[in-house]
Amino acid sequence: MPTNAEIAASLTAIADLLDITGANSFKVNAYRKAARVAESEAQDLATLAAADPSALRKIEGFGESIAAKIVEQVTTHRIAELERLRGEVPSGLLELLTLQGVGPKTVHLFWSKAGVTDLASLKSAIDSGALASIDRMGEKTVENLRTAIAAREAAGAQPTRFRLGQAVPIAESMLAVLRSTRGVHRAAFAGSARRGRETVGDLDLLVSCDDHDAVRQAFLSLPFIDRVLAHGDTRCAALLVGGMQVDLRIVDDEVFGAALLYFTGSKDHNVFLRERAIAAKMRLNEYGLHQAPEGTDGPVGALVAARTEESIYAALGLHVLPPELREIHGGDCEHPVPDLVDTAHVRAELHAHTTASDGSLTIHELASLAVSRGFHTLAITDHSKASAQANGLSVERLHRHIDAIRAAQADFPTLRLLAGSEVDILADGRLDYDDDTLALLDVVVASPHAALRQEPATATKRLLRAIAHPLVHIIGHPTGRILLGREGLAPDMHEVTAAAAESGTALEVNCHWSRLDLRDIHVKLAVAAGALVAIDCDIHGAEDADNLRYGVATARRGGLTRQSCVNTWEQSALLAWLKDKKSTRGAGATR
DNA sequence: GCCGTTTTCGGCCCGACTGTTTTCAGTCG
Repeated sequence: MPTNAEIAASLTAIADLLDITGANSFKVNAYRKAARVAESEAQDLATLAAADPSALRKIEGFGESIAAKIVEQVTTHRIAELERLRGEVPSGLLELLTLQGVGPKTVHLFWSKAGVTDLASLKSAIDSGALASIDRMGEKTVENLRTAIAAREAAGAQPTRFRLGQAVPIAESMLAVLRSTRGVHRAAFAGSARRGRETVGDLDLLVSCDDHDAVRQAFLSLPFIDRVLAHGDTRCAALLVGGMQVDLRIVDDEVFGAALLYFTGSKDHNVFLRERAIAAKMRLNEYGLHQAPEGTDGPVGALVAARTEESIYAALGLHVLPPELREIHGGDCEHPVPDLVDTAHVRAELHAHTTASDGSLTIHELASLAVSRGFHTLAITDHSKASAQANGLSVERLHRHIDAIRAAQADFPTLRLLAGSEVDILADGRLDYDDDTLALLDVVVASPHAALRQEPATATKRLLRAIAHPLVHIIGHPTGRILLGREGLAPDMHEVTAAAAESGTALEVNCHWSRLDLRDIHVKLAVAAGALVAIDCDIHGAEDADNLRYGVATARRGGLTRQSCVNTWEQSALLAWLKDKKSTRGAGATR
């Protein structure tokens, strides 16, 4: 059965092909929105469609026609409409849509007026001069096309998305320079990075200032800028070395909130807010919330709110929605937002490695790091013996390591040091240490490290067996995926989260930006099931502690509350759960 | 194609920048 991502890809393909044929843009947008919905839906659409086709219609964005196409893909593995479009439109044209500055209208023009069917024939048409004879194809446009094609070819297999933990530090280093520029009041990054998406396609920077020109100059002089794409009075865009695009918006400080709201998005959230504004006889754009114009086409009325995001939500009669929740369907700001977990709430790290296995810090260095973060508890969880590549500990070495951890406790009066292990979950769900050994530990984090390509049904059984083990407290990075690198396991997360809730075993959100596993939609399922969640940095070196923000953002995207996150609990509650997790099993369900 | 505390028909967010035009179309976010 097709995955949600495959269904989304089909819907996007239909949208692209329709676009090139010149179809109604609202129809095209309906397919694009449906693709976004499919991609971010936590439930498995194929399962849903197979069980009850009408259930699809209940999901916003899926109407009669699109729901039918999803059912068609699930049951027949094809979509007749998509095949019809593919027969009509040369497939090579789709690639042209990804060229900078080239959209569907332009592709249609190339195709209909110059017989272009792919990148190669576009290049020939440019070289022969055939393209320059088309309407609206001036010298400059053709030159820009050459540049866009060259950039594409030079980029080769360059990524089109970047991992959050790589993009955010770049954004912050650029903001640091911009903040030091004359006349700057506020500066922030917005877009999908602010929403905490696990990968981002570009960076959106926002600056409020008195001197637009000074900020523009500062931006264009930043290091690592490879090519400037646009530079107007309020907007600049550039490509960085490495291929990431950065967009800068410059506004007056009075409207910073409105601009931040707008550039944070998502697109669907913006549409939602603007429709709310219209319904309330107002208008919303990046310059603020205003009263509606007097006539049909007059200037907007008096300014209602603009300085902060909070003031705009309030004026619209809505609750402030945290950026992480501003996704599909505009997000829910009709109801109060639950007490989402925050980095400031986290007081315990339950997954950390020392030099005993593959970490770079000693027990004492790791403990000092935890103290510096204001933590009350640190679990030392080095690898088990099956992870030989990570210098996993034999039972004998583990015994000595436990003694060393117990001995170190005396040097850290404000920190509770726990002796733990990150134990491999073997391919069949057995654990890498015997129960007598596991019973010596304060914390057992059980994680899959090998056999990450097994069938979903096998993976589900494997994880369920580990979850049900009475000595396991936390399932570490449950799928083993590596963002933009390795798919990892694809277990039935409905079953996994339900079992975790039942046994009181926590599921981990691993904070490393290459993992973020559980991913956001899996956190959402865990929350719905009432399971406990652990947010852990999986510390191998001091810098890993800084990744907490990414794990927290992922958890917030899934709607995780403070109460369901074991790392935020008071020390006594945490220790009680570890001692007998079943005695506090209901904790995760009470929100 | 989707959707409905104005609507089952008639809307569908809104502005900046570019290049080509002399008022606008296309792209992008």
